[in-house]
Amino acid sequence: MSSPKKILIADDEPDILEIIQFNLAAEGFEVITAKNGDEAIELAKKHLPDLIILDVMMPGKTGIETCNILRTHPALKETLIIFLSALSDEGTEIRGLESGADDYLTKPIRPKILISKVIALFRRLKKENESIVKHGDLIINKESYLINYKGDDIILARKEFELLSLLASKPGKVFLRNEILNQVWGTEVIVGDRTIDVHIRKIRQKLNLDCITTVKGVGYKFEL
Amino acid sequence: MSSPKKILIADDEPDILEIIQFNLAAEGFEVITAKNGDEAIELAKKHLPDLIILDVMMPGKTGIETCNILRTHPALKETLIIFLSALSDEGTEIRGLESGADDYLTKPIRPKILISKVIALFRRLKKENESIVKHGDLIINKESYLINYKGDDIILARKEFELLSLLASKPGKVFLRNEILNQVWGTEVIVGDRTIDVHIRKIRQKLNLDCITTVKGVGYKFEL
DNA sequence: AGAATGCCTTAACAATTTGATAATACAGTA
DNA sequence: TACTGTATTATCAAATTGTTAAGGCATTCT
Repeated sequence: MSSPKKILIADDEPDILEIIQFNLAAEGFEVITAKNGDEAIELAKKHLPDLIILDVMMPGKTGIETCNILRTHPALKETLIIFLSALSDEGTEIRGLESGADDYLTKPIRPKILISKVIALFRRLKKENESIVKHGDLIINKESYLINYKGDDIILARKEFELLSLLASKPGKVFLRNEILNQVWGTEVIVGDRTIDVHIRKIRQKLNLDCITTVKGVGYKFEL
Repeated sequence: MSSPKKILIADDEPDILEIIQFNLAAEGFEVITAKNGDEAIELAKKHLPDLIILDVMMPGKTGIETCNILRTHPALKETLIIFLSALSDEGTEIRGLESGADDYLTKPIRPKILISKVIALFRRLKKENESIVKHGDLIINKESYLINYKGDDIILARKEFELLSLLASKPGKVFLRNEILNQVWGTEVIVGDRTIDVHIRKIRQKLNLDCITTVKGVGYKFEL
């Protein structure tokens, strides 16, 4: 489906760690585990996970302290964080959320609920690194350089494919011509004015589908 | 976003409705209430809230059914949704999250937890959608170069869009003609006196909405 | 190697949209 | 009324994009 999302879990109880790891891995996530806050911080810096699940009660640093430290790192400022806690203590839960977490779950862990919540959180995030993008009947596979529309494979040339991939990576967003040139052609290469148009035309022709909209004087955008 | 966040609550129990309304209003949110799913759908289309809180168990449409209908409306596709339920039924909770909700809370409602979660959701959303400006029923999306009024997309030409964006960036502020020229046309270009008027007229015509006020001898301002 | 194929770019021209202006009508005010 | 500033409309020039064809280049095939 997509390049697997990385999830870091920190909990001092090996059992819980294993249960969560097993369930998330079964859903296709890439899971990294840490036994305490310090290890979590170290691993987070190293792997830059998409989501961090922190137990609140851990020896050494608590989950909330760990969270605060993680948030000081530029690359981890936006990372999703979920707290786990045995306590159903309202004050702790509120402090957890206030410290910049995105959710708070109380033990006992119900794996299916956890997974649903994880998926709900990811749904809100950008899908930039996805190697397969689907929009309605259109499937773009960046790994095999294939487009499939309603079951039929469509072959695009490299530049055409890269151009479509770029536009489809953020449906609705208008890409300026400069933006497109930098992303697809690079900053070094200089090509003529009509080059983009011609490629756009070929894509529209091959797909035979009205999914690229011209915004005159601005650029192009992808939308179904 | 500038204006206070709008939250729509749907629950058939007046007590719960009142408790939630009171607590959210105390935090500065603008709260709208509905007694059932149908009313929620109607009010949602009318007010385009930023967050919708749905009770799962309601007479008539359930919260999940309501959610699914809401999601079919273009302007409500991305709206945050939280479910409330007395049931601590795992299956229902999972189905709720799968139907596109962002969180699921079980009753009894703990107001402070609810508020924390609401704030956490808005905090996460803000990082993504900074290019979208809302004023009442009017949504200006700088990323897709689209104006949306009461669910309908309106296409403005570049200059028209930039002009409206500028005025709407500070509702109530009167922009002098010079100010507008510098911001939209730049200091290099020199255009005639009537140019701004003509563009203003086109915007008014396309939006068919009285949101730009002429301040004679001074300039223009945006207000609903 | 030589031929064939397909990709990328460019040039030239057509089609379209946008932006600016001028001319005129209108509104408010002293 | 005369004056000042804005609204409206039509028109034309300019800017932008669409389309097509052709040539260079690289890759693949025989």
